[in-house]
Amino acid sequence: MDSPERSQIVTSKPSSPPVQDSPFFNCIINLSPIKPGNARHAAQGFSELNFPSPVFTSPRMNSQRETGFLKRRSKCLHSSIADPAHEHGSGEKILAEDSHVSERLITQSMAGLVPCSHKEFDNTASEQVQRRSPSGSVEEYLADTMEAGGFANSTDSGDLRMKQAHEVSQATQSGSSGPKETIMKLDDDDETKVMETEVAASLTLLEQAEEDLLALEPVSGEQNHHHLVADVAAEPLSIASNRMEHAFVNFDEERPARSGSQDVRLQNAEGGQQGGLDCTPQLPSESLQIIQANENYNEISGAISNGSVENNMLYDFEEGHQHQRGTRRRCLQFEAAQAQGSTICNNLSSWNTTNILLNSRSPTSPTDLEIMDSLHLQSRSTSSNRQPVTFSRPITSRLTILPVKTPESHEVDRSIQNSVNSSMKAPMPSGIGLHLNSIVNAATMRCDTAASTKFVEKSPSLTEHDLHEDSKSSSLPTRVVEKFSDNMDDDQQESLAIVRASSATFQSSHDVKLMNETLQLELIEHHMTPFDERKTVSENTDRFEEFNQSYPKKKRKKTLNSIEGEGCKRCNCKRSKCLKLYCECFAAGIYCAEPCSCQGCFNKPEYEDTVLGTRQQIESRDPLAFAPKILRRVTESPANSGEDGNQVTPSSARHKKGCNCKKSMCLKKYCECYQAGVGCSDGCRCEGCKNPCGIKEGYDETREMTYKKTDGEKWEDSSDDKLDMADIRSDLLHPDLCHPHNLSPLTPLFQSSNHGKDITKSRVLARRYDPSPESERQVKTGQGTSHRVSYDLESECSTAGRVDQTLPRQDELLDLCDHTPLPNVPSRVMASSSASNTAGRGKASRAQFHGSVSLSSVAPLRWRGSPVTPLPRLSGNKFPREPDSDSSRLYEIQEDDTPEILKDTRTPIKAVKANSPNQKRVSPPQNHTHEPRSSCSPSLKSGRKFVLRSISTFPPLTPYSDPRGGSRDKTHMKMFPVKNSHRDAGVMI
DNA sequence: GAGTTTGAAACT
DNA sequence: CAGTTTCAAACTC
Ligand SMILES: [Zn+2]
Ligand SMILES: [Zn+2]
Ligand SMILES: [Zn+2]
Ligand SMILES: [Zn+2]
Ligand SMILES: [Zn+2]
Ligand SMILES: [Zn+2]
Repeated sequence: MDSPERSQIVTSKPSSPPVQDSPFFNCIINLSPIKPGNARHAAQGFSELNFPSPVFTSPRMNSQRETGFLKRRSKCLHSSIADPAHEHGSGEKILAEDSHVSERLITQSMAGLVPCSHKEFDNTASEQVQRRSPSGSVEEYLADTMEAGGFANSTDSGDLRMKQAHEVSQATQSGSSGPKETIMKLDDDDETKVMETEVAASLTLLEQAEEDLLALEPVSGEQNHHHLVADVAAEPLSIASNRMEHAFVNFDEERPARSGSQDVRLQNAEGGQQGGLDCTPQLPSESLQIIQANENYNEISGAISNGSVENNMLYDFEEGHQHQRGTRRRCLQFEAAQAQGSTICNNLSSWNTTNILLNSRSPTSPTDLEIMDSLHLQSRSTSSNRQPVTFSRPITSRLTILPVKTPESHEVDRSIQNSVNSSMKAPMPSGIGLHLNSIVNAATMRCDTAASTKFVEKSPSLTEHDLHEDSKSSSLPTRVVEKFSDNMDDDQQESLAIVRASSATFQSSHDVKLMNETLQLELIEHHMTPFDERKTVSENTDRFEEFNQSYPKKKRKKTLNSIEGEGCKRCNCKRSKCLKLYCECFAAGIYCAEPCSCQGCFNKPEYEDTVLGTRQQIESRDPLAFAPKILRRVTESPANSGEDGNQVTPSSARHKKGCNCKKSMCLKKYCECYQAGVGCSDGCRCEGCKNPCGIKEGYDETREMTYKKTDGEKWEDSSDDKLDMADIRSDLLHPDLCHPHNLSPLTPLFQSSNHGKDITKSRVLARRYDPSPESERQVKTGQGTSHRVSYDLESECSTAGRVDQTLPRQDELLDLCDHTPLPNVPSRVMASSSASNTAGRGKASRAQFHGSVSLSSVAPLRWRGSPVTPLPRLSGNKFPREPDSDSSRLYEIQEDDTPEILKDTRTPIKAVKANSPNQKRVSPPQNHTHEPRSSCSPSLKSGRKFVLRSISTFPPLTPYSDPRGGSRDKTHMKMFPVKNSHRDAGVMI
């Protein structure tokens, strides 16, 4: 397909002539090879980067790229962007479309971070160039960033960061706004891969590493996401891999950071610069997503890091190779899994940092996975065997640290993380993700899986403005995401990796200078985390299966595909525009992606502003709205200091609001409790409860008693490790019963998705927006670190895993967790945010949260953070915590804040609800219903820029007026209308 | 895949 | 807060 293109690409880079024009070109140049100027960063990075450069091609996209490079599917994206086509073709289309689509470059290796995405890629080359140009050379860009970084540094909080980022971005680039995506295609012969990367960088990072970070920095400002997609041919891949390796090496050895950072910068720069484009790096976070197609196709999207990519690639090769080509693919994960390889996921954090996650699968051990918390940055790389891979690039500092070099590294990471807990560790095959976990053990896997699966998104950043604007006019494609899997055809996969830049902070650790940072980091992480990744259960399962099998790549593919179809899917919203809690994606704090079948969706990066604004509104109404659904009680032993200390009892998990089942007797998934894999608790108002996981009455209490007895109990999110624990326990207790998933072998999801057949997989990506950093921070800060660790794990897990079918929310994550042990990250993120808001007040927030931090990293993009919020949080009044508990117990919130409330099991949900003043329904932007953006991307672009400036991601929440104003309904679509009645009528019984 | 059931979310 | 409507998932066929 692309071959021609490829060539072009190559040429382009090198030869700039033609290229120059295109931004893309520029980017490439920057990236790779380096420009003379900046070389330093670049230099190293480049080498690594190089890979990309070649890879990237320029923009080719224009032309036909269609062919398929990408397969990405991003339906959503497409839709927004171009459209329609989502699936493979679509991907291409996207690219093709000039304007709209953004290209993402992957730096993958580099920084992983990297991020450059251009929103539009159309211009591809030109754009790139432009981007840079604006600023001038990369160097300039960098410089800017640096500055920015400085800003960022200062800020701790996300908001600040955000703002700064924005400023920076603005300043530097004016254009940055949107995320840009670049797609590169390497393609090879047969198959191509695409990788997309999204990176979000957060300012924070900058601070830390400054130097190192600087590079990263993406910052934030706007969040741009950069997605890169590359199709890589086999060769390229290999190359890439090499680079990657080097990179790592470097990192480890010397300056990892730089390399990473440099790369990042480059990317950013590229992205950012362009004025027109949006390249700007976003600061906030960049996430990369990678998707691989897998075998056949390999597509990769990656955002991620190079490393991951490389890893993947490597693995692929080794393994099956199926396609040798590399594979590329998938990023992360999973696929790798197949291979054994490891997958890595990186997330860049948007916000601040980027985190990278890697999942590597190594054949042997899976393990890997670890995810780093953003906090620490650590990413975890796992290494797979083969390679060292890892990536971590992401963040500079982090990288260094993380670098996982080898497998061992994992360990290290862990340690770092720390604490995390063992749970995290679970090596598992990462790829698999939740499913595996679930299947296998939950315990082990969790994290890994999670990571692999998901994708990441970034979040951050777009400002609302952008969103609005964009939405109106067009959509940006930016994000993409989708990519993933698209796969389409074949399969697979999609995995995502997300990296967060998270902050480098940690990494930089040294920087540490400031404790604050840490805190920040945490926050950041949370934010960062945003990316959530999610996989669908099915995917996991599939993978899981696959793994077991060995490489069934082919099978996989098919399955995947099939799965994706179903499995992947996430929401199917028709009228809510995905801006209400009705939408699972939105509720989970992630952006809609390919797997979604939603109509008129605004839950996309392009509409970030809208999304965040809406989220805030909802949050204002109900602070717990985005909190994790499940709370787990954890007991901590005082002695234990941290992490370990907490133990969760199995049953301790409870749904934050409880269910209100009447007819299902809590025996079906209609029951939220059951769906989440938890027994009904006091908060449930169910009638005739027969929840296999635990009946309302006794169940809870009993357990509680127990718990209480224990030293400290906390409620944590399910996401947390604990949850996992809990899950596990539950499993033990009620093995089958409890988890719905379990019930069906595949789990419902699986089943559902395929019903058996294939499963799916898909991972979906989820991007989260993250929530507002602030909240997160708060939360995190409150608590301790130790928890975090676990969270991370969880988060990762959760994210990945969870998915049941769709996205589980955080809560749901639990389910997954249950099965698997993983926690979900995402939720956490969300939670945190929320927590911050509401909870904050409560005591709960304090402690609980730290956990969240970690998780977040993993997560894909979330938007969650609501800008809004500020956290003022809440106070918590509402929730009652138990008096006792406070002191002794901690409740953790799973993701959000909720925790506290939840903690009390008793306290019913009611408490939860907050008050929200506003009651009105939130009106989403409406748009036009469908298509919001679809076509138009261009406008958006321009618009965006604007937006960016004006608003920061987080905006103030405030108001949020809807841009759109509301009418929600606009659409005629009413078709349903009828519905209502029936329910009642019929209903019931 | 269409249609029904269900209970949460949204709204009044 | 209660009651109603709206919504999309879960489930059924
Ligand atoms: Zn939706
Ligand atoms: Zn969706
Ligand atoms: Zn949607
Ligand atoms: Zn129930
Ligand atoms: Zn219940
Ligand atoms: Zn019940």
